[in-house]
Amino acid sequence: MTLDETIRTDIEGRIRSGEWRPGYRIPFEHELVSSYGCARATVNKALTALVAAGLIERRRKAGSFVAHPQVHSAMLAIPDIENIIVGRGEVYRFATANRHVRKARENVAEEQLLREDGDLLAIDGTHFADMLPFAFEERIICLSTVPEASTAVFDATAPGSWLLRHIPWTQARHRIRAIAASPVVAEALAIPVASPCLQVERWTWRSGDAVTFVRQSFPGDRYDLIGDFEAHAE
Amino acid sequence: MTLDETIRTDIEGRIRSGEWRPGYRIPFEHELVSSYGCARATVNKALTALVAAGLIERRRKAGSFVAHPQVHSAMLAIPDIENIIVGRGEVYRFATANRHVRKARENVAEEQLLREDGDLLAIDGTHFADMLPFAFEERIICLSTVPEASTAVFDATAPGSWLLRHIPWTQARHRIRAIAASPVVAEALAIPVASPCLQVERWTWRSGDAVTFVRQSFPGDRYDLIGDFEAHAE
DNA sequence: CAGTGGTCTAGACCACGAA
DNA sequence: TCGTGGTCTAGACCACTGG
Repeated sequence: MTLDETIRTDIEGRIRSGEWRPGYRIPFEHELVSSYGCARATVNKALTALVAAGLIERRRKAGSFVAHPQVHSAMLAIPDIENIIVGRGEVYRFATANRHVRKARENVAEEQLLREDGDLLAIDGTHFADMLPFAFEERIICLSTVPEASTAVFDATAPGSWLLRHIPWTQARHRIRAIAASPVVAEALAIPVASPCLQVERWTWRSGDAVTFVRQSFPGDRYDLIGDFEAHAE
Repeated sequence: MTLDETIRTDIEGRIRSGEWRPGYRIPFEHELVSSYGCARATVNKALTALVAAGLIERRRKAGSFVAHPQVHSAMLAIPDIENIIVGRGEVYRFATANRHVRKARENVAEEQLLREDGDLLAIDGTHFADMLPFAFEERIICLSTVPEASTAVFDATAPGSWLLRHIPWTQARHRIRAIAASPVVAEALAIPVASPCLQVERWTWRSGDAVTFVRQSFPGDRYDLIGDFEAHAE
């Protein structure tokens, strides 16, 4: 372990153990320099990392203080569905149910968010894990940003995996909520109408240009989002 | 803007614009040093930040390369419910429905995760926003870790807010899924039985000691988790 | 084996802000 | 005012690893 990591984990340990409570003023940089016998840059690197982790706050002239955790900030991994299924050791398949080109519908808020005037490629389909429906997906792709998509064949590879390889996204917005399965979703997932489903919506941009919008519905009992987190102030 | 931030955003801009595609080898440190006329430590700081952001990968001898985005890593803020409601400008209230002390039940996986032999304080209650049920919460608090909780009064302040102030958590695990409202949940939230609900479960520890477990159920149409993200490889 | 990145040092100047 | 953190420099040594 490097020296700055040692300093960082030493201080982190004292904070996480409760020895240094929120509000406590940790030693000044020059004090840590003399106690560790190292350069100030090394101490500074460790403390800067603790700021990024939300564990401390620093004020000129006043010193560095253990932060007051306020908000639970959670790092949620939302991987590609194909990766989830293959990672479980199951057989993955995507089946396209519907595919056509159209314009954005004016009264649909989800599509307005993309602020896109050009043609959209709309694709509905189902992700299967070991022949069992895993998720139903409704997607639109902005052909003005991704013209190659109009000729791509989404057979073995789902549109999401294809897009990820062809034009990696740079900005995205997610919305997660619980819905009652509509007749379309229920039929695709082979579950009763109105069953609870976890719905993940994702808008994706590449340097400001809209790339795609997707709404994925998972049977409520077949998929959980799980995340392990550490304290992160504000 | 500082010099290292300038370098960082310059490079980030070229990556996000697509000028430097995944796999592209960005200039060596010594090349950036001469083009920006600065010290290597400054260039190194900028590039290290880009690694942390998942935008580049670095290999000794080979150089630094634009990363291939693979996983959607999403920073999801899960704030205290009271903060959500007050932040919306609505009136917050917590009503305790049930409160008693007991031991962990052997056949309940959620409680086993806490690995706790001592007494547990079990509290059920409802969060209200402007007199409307906003979330139903079932919580257990480990009295061996938080003995003060046994005498605390959760009237105006919910147990969650109280805990956050008294023993900030350091580790947590979340599970998010969709469920059908059970009769108990449905009655507390004043919604029909079997309505879809977003359920957030959270286990909380403080330096290895179990603090609390809570299961919060939100009416599916009344609460969304929303997050804005940027590309983050692996 | 040569060049890259990873880390560290011993200085320096400056801006901020608490006293 | 003046001590703190924020940033930067011009070196240095070393570990890793690709050619």
